[in-house]
Amino acid sequence: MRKKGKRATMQQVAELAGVSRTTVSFVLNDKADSNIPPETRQRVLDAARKLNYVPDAKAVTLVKGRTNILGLVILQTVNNISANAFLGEYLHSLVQTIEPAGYHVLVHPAEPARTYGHLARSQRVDGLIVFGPLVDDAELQALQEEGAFVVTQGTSHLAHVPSVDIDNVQSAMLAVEYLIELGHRRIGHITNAPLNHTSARDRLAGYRRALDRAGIPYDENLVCEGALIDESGYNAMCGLLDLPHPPTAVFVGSDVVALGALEAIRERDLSVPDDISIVGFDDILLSRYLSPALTTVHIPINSLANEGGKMLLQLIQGKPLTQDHVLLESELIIRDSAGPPSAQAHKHRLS
Amino acid sequence: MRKKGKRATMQQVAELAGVSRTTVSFVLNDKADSNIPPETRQRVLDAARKLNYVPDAKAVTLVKGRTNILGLVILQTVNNISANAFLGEYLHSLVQTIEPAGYHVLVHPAEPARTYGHLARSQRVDGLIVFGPLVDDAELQALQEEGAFVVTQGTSHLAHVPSVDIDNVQSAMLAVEYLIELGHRRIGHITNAPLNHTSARDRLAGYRRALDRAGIPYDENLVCEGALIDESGYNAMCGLLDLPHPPTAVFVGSDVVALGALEAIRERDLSVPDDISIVGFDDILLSRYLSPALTTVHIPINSLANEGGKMLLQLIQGKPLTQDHVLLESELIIRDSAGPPSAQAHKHRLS
DNA sequence: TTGAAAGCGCTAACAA
DNA sequence: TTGTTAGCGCTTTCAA
Repeated sequence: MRKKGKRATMQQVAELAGVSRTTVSFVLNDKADSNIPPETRQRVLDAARKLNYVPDAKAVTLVKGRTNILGLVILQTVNNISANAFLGEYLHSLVQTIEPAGYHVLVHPAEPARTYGHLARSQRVDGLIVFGPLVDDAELQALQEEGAFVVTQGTSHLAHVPSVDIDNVQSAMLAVEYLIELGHRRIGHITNAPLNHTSARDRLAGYRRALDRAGIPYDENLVCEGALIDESGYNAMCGLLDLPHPPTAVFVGSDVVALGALEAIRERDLSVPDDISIVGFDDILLSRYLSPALTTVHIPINSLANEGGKMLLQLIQGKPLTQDHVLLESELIIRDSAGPPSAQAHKHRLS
Repeated sequence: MRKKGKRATMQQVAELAGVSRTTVSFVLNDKADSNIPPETRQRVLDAARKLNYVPDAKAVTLVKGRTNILGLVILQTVNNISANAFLGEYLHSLVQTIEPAGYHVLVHPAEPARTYGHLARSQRVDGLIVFGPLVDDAELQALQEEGAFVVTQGTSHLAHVPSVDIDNVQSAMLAVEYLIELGHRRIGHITNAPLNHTSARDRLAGYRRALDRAGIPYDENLVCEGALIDESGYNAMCGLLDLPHPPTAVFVGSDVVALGALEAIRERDLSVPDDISIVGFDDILLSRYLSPALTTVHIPINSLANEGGKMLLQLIQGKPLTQDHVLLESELIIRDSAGPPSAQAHKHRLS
């Protein structure tokens, strides 16, 4: 019983309707300028229905020179692929945006530094969204030069590749300025990822700028590299807590990484925010369920997806881009993980 | 500068190498039985390299009658799309499995009850994995009958559609039997989803069977429907706590839903597990970071993806399936959210 | 208003 | 060993 049903071809529809393939094509695609009499039109429609005819996308694709598929390249390592809490939401919004234009999404998780260009080079997709690119990604550069349509989701530091991102510098400043306002002056930072990720660099830059503005000297001992997963936050925080003068507050560049950091704090029977304040980044679903609930920077993931999809579609359709580098605003969500520095920490700081 | 680079065609490679297209095709595809002399072979390879030739997937697809793309249909509503914490991991494993066979994944998030069959009907993909199907999904049935290759991820109750899933009944029993062992007899259940989801039905069945075996009568007042998102768990738990005799333990069919349930408990200043024990399901990343850390059932998401991909590939390649319905084992992860019933609750129970 | 015919870029019999 | 040829299923120009 499980045998592949025979598919009707356009030819068969034409024969059944007693017309040529051209006519069938015109009717089915609602060609505007072809004045096909309603009677013929109906005959074609009936024939198509009777045969359960559905055009073969493979053929349409070849003749039109377009696959109507976008490639979504997700640069992540095996270790942190599960850490991306936003993927579902992102995909949903992206599809929402491009479906009306007849587009589909092909997802390609790739290790950073692996090549992913074959998707575009083999014309399997019409364009690429590269999610979370690294600084100076050579593949990105190459694709761009070959004339492939590429948009990066996240800031690429390659001037010529269009990108959509939140303003990471500004967003990090939001977080750090909040801690400064609370009275902290010894503020640590755990990056969300290694510094070859643009997001990590930019958030670090924002951290530094906020300190600068407040006249707080930058202390490199207070900055540790996270690596996208919770464990890296744990290790980084341990390092920070082992310092002779640990920070009274830490801005962690990712909620998932912050999870590990919080674990390290708990293990030492320190309390958040009484002993140490934490501000995260991302606002993953779980942040509000932690105790204390995590103060963090919210990312407008839906808008990111919408913008990215829209830009790539414009590129593909040959329309000019309104803006080459879109930066969306993020928002500080104040919950319970940050407070004023404690008396004890104060003493430390002044000693 | 941003102009589409001219792509070399096979014809051009043939001309440059001074051979026919056939020869080029044979060389590039490593046709075994064609005895092409190394010298010619090399000339073709050189020509291809010089022209940066990459075969056009659109053409290969048409002539071979295969797209080499699998469709992954994700049945979720707008409200819970973000709740799927496993998507990244699942995708990664799936791609891992099918990439060696030259396959790609096209992701299609769809509202339940929406049709998603056009992907298969238009031959845009060679086969479909349907993630989280409902009981008696008509579209699934139809596709199956039309001869499309479909595998469901999650148990479909349509006998003829091959499926991969964890053993939900067994897994739920694991959770509930654990609570019974701890001494609970008044055990509530919040389903992970509405009961038209097979996973919800099966977990409920497992809950009932565990009670049965322990000789505990089933009390429908202790069972509430969750709806995939945290909020639904909050509401359900409120209902349970408002009962004249609230349960001393609740098995929640999903960790995300459990998050809401825990929130409801916290709001009433009740403590977990002292006042009420909770066991979740899924073992999302965050479960271990809750306080108390959530006892839950772990799902082997990687194996699910691997199996699903493997089965669909076999179907497409016309190989017989070793097994039509694969059920993988899950594991109870004991953490801190469940303990023996408290004295007070005990009193309640005996009153 | 409709049809014939030429491809899209590739594969794979079949010939030579 | 290599080339000729006929498609894959559709779109679309051009002619009728």
